[in-house]
Amino acid sequence: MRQSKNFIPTLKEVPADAVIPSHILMVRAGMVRMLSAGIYSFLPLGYKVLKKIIEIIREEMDAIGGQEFHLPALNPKEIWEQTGRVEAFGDTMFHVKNRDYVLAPTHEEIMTYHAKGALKSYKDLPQIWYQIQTKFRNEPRPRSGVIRGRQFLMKDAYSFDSSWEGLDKSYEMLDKAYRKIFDRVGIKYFVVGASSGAMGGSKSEEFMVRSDAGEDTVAYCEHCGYAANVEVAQSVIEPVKRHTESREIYEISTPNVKSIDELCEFLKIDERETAKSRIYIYNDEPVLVLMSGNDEVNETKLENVLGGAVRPAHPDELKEITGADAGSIGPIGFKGRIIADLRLKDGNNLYSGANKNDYHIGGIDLKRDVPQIEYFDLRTVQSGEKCTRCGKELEVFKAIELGHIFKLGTRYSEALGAEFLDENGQSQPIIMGSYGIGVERVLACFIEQNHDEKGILWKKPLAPFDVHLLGLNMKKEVVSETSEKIYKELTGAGYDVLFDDRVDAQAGFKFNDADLIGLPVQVIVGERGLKEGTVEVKVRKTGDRAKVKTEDLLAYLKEIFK
RNA sequence: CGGGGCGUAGCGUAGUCCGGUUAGCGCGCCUGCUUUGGGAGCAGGAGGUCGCAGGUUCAAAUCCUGCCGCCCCGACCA
Repeated sequence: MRQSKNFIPTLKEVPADAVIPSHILMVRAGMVRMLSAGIYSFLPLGYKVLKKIIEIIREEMDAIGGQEFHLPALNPKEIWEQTGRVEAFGDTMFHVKNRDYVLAPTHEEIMTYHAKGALKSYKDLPQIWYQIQTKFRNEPRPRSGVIRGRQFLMKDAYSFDSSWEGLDKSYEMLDKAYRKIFDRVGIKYFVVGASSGAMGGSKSEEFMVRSDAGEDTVAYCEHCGYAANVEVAQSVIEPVKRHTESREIYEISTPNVKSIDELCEFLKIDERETAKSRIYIYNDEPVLVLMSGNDEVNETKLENVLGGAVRPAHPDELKEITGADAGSIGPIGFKGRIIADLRLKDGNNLYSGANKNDYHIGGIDLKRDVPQIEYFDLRTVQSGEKCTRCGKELEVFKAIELGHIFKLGTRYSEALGAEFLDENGQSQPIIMGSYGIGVERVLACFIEQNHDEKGILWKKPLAPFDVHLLGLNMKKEVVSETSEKIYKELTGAGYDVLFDDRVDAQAGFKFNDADLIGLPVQVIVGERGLKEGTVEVKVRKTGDRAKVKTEDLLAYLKEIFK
């Protein structure tokens, strides 16, 4: 493809509203342009890459017997009401104003609608149906370019089985297909077991990519592959010591001491000798949550323990409930439920707030002084703690969710009446699974992982072209003739070539554009080299350059692409 | 939805606090000449409802009010 005749509007300057590398580079390389917050237009270069991702996904889905559909994005609201998801999605769902339609944020309902009455017998099952199509979600805050948009491409797949064992098989097939897809694309990913969340169902796993732009925080063990969202992650952690002798309780005046750090400093004690109290409100009742030292309460874990939503108590509530402000609250004398992190189990000789401003209490023996206390895992895992599986160090970092697979069960088939007749002539709800990949996220994540200060570093599978052919000074006949010849030669040999044949662009301009666009290999044709019958071949990623005789070029490239 | 920032030509911006000629600069664009191995030089040129609406004033990019849009942090999130 000739660059002189094609629309690849590269930018020298960083667009003001882009922050993360993938977003900046996608805009600068002329791949996308923003139309509105969270809504992006794909330009030819960007769309070319997107199509490559789609093709890889399609091949792997087809390889496991998936059948490609194309469902409408415009859906009758009625179907969504039958599963209760108009309410569940709430403001996240786009509603059409002048007719009772919604814009589909996902397609469980519509796929199930089509399965109903069509998959009538156990003999019709299993099936894997999928599509690659636009989803609409009214995200309150789109961000990070294409990573969180209000309109985005999703590969969504649905499995239909007649038994739970069948679902297990389908799920496993999809799991394998996903691994193949991400491997082929060339992304470094890891898999996290996740709670199924609002979609309903049992088992689910997320395919994640490490990135500072991520919206999930995960704990990951490089050594054994343990990975979990911090909301549920666990680690091996030393419990507080139980001293052989319990001291008596005593009150200490601690003027202006609020934080655990200040308390430790004031009393010259270790953080592990303290118990931090936080008050949460659950069902309008206060619950005192006791943590060791500066350990952080994990609100998701707390909610799982209590069985519903919690919120931290407001400052004025604290005073009313405990008689003290934050920083002076403790379990002694607290009337109400007290739960503590497992790390504190049966701890003694502990220091905590006195429920009286500027006072703390020492010598607390939780076993003796707080007999009604309950223990649960409530901590948030921190980097450097030990993996529960292999004992090596865990790392906590941000990650982007690329794909999610889960076992749905019968939630949608029951709600929509999608049933089949089993071997005994009994009507049963179809057992379903649901599997998604964010297509643009694959693109953005790839760039997040593969770029340098000059631009993108494509690998062959996603590269919009294989080779960037640069004719440096196209006004010189030797250069234009040779590069034209090479262009034909490479194209004839099956390479997809982007040919920078622009006549008026300076050499430096072309080099920088080529580095920005980042095709794997650059073939540089200049007067200088041609004098000795060579062109230069530069590998973008390593920066390695080699002078190659024009007649050896094809053989040389073959070697590089091997 | 809460907090913060921003909105001036296709892009990046100065000017706004403290109102006052024709709104300035760089990139890009057009014409001509020169130049061509790391974002060229000279000369000439085009391009602006200063986000929108209202108000204050002799006078508004600048001050006031409302709205809209965009970015960041948080809340939320299949």
